[in-house]
Amino acid sequence: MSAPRSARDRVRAEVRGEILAAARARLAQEGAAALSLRSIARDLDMAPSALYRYFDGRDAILSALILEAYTSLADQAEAAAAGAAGWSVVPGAMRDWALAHPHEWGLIFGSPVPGYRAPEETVVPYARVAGALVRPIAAAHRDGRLRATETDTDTDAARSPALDAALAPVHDALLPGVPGPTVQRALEAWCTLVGAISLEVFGHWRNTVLDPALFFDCTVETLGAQIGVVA
Amino acid sequence: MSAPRSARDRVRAEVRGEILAAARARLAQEGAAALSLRSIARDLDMAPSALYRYFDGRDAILSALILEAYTSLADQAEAAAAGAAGWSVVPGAMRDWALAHPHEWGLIFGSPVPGYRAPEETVVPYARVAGALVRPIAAAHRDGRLRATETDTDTDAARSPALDAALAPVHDALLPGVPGPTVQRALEAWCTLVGAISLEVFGHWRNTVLDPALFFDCTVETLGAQIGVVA
DNA sequence: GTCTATAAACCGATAGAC
DNA sequence: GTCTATCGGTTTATAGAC
Repeated sequence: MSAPRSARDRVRAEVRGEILAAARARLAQEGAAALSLRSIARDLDMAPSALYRYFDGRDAILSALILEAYTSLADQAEAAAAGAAGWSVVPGAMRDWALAHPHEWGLIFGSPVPGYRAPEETVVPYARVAGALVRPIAAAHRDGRLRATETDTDTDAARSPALDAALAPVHDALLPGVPGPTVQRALEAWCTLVGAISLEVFGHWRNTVLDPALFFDCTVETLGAQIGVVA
Repeated sequence: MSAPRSARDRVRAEVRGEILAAARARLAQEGAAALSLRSIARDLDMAPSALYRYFDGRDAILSALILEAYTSLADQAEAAAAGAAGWSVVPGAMRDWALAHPHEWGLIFGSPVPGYRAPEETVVPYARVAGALVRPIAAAHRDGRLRATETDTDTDAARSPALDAALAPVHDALLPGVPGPTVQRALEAWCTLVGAISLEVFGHWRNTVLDPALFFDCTVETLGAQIGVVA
């Protein structure tokens, strides 16, 4: 956020970046659980105790890594949304990011590290990803291009006020003014995207889905049709 | 599978079971990464070295635990499918199992443990879960109750032979004779279910979906409508 | 089959010299 | 700010007595 003022601050930020880079490399090889302060220090040819000048300890490094992962994904999602229009842009960017950073994806959407609480600041970048994803939906609704789908009318009758209440936070924060069924479709799409990407990244498609990229693209297209946002 | 013959084999199997039970309890409290052979031995009031008579080492215990998790999920899914008809039965059983065994769910669908290969025998119980899930779809198709949906006809035109080829393993093994779009819908539903359950179990619904159970039920209902299998 | 004892690592965190 | 040295803890795995 704030630019480093003094030269000392600048070199300090640089060292911090190098520590995080080493930690990121370790993460890719050994996973989050095995990430140790000592191994990072070894990679940097530093004494383990020296790292304490830059981070409060091992957990602080992991927290920074997690926050960095969230921010990186959010950046990629927003850049994709800003660069091109269309419903499928952000899902594709999410998958690309996950395939390029599988361990970071695991940090966000995989099993939580036990006894460890994710930093609260992840809420903001998490919302940025969701915001970029639903932007085409909101735009379509604003332009009157949002099409009511068969599923919507099917489930409309059965819709309970309780469900509306349960999804109120998402409705208000992400898609204000948009019909309730559309919000539900969008949240279901979020589940589908996270599930599809996780299943692929975590290696569950072996001998099952022979062309994951094609399947993903078709799935995204299906989701768009079910939401009613035209391509 | 084969019943233990001698009394020695029987007590041996019993001790193995106790070791796995202790490991399961540890897993539930500390997660997979922190599961250590020594902690298991401590819980059983045994010397750590004694466990080597029953398992080759820590990784072997983890492997057994993973296989056990797959089998447990498959048992629950099949029991649910056998006990009641309807599309929503198996998804609900999967979610119930995941909420009751969050760490085991993470073992199956979470970030894979790096440097560790899941046992090959997990393929069978994994297929059992999928088989139980799609059973109502196959039954509906057999009885002519499978309804063509709007999404199917929408995407039918754009369907490529490449996609059919990519999904051929699933098509042949799980839903032979069923239309291609239905197979695609089923696989998309698998992604949605895994995604929805993972997001809930891994704690991503905080301040987002206020009633996860209700949202899940509605999502399952939506998926059934989109597949065209009547409730 | 179970134990004690031990080898050979690893870890986080801190104290204090420079 | 970086180092050495160290404390106190953890782990897997093995050797050998009983």
